[in-house]
Amino acid sequence: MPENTTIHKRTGTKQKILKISSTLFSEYGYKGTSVRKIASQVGIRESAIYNHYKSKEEIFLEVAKDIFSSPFSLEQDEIRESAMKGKTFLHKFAMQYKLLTFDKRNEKMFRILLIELLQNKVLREQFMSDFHDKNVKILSEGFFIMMQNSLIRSGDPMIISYEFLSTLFYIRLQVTLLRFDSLSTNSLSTQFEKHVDFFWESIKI
Amino acid sequence: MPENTTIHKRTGTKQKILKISSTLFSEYGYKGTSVRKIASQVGIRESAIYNHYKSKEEIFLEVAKDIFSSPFSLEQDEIRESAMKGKTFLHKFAMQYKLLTFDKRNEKMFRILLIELLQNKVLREQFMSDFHDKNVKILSEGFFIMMQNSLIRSGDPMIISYEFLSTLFYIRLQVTLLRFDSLSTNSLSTQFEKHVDFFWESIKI
DNA sequence: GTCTATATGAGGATAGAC
DNA sequence: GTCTATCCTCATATAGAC
Repeated sequence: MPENTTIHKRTGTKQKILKISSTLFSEYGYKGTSVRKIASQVGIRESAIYNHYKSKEEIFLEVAKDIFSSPFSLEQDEIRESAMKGKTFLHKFAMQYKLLTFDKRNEKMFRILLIELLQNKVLREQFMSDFHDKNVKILSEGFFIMMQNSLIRSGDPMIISYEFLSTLFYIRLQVTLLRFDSLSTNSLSTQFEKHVDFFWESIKI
Repeated sequence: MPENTTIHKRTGTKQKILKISSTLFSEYGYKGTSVRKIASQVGIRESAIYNHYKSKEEIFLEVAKDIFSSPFSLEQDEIRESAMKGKTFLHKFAMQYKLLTFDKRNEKMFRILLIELLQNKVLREQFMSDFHDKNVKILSEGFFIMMQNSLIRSGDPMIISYEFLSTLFYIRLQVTLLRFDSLSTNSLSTQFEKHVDFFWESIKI
């Protein structure tokens, strides 16, 4: 496929623009990132940028697409299966969350989300649906199964999910802030695990 | 005190600048708020602003001073006293938190905090110390007393505090986002109370 | 303390040669 | 696809008259 190869070479700059832009956006935000700065880091002139994207906003939208694309999901089967084991389910979920928190690419996207959350309505909506609702839904299914099997005390699965998720988010926020300043996250390194332990003791029968 | 009165009249514009600036900052962030916009809403020319503040940054710093000034604290005595009653302590704390969440002035400041959190190192540090450490400390004292009185199961008071606080923060975040878009917060209106209920069931003996 | 006028610069974007 | 040159707008900030 020589054609494919050619295409890849042709889009090399485009990819580079995207990569560098995402880093700058995650550091300085949308307004704090100028097309000039992007171009200079890519190694081309500002005007050349416009051969690939028609505006700065188009670049941002392209970058923003990736914010919620993290392949974070327990498969349906996996939920049912591990929910039977109770704590294992919580542990798996939290460890996935921890992985995302420390993963460089996801960290970058999470920063952009935080920086632009109040400046961008679409991001807020996606935050609510993808970060919150989606996870509450997954967790609820797990907790529901656990209740049916008398592994945990009864209650509203949605409330329990909310409680479990909120702490995960808070840990992630704190880790992200510390890492933003290149500070040690030692004090939080086992916080995810501690959360699972505490939470399981809270709900198990 | 005619002198005092005079001073107040003289600082009328200055106060107006501060108030309008804080609203604009809480809506559009630091970069998104121009001195032009501030001046126009105050009803004077840009240049006149500089009679009161030497730069836009100075205005922001003045505004930012108020972010962490919320008179949020249970008095030492109150902690000891209500901690003896267990759940009452949690309830009081959560209701104070809820009050701040829905208070217009504190909401404005919380927005600024969110918008500028990743752009301003001082804010990050204050967030960690004032929003997190300070509250964890207050809560820990309460939980410690409860443990001593065998009201709750034993464990690390810091961990329990972390768990309790993180959910409060998350609710506040969600409420703030919804209100930013003038959306209903009905679904979250009793979330603070539900949190207290759930949490107390989780730790009580 | 506020105004007009102006300096100075940053940033987004386009035209046209190569 | 990239370059040089250029335009336009918006933003911070200052000088000096009233």
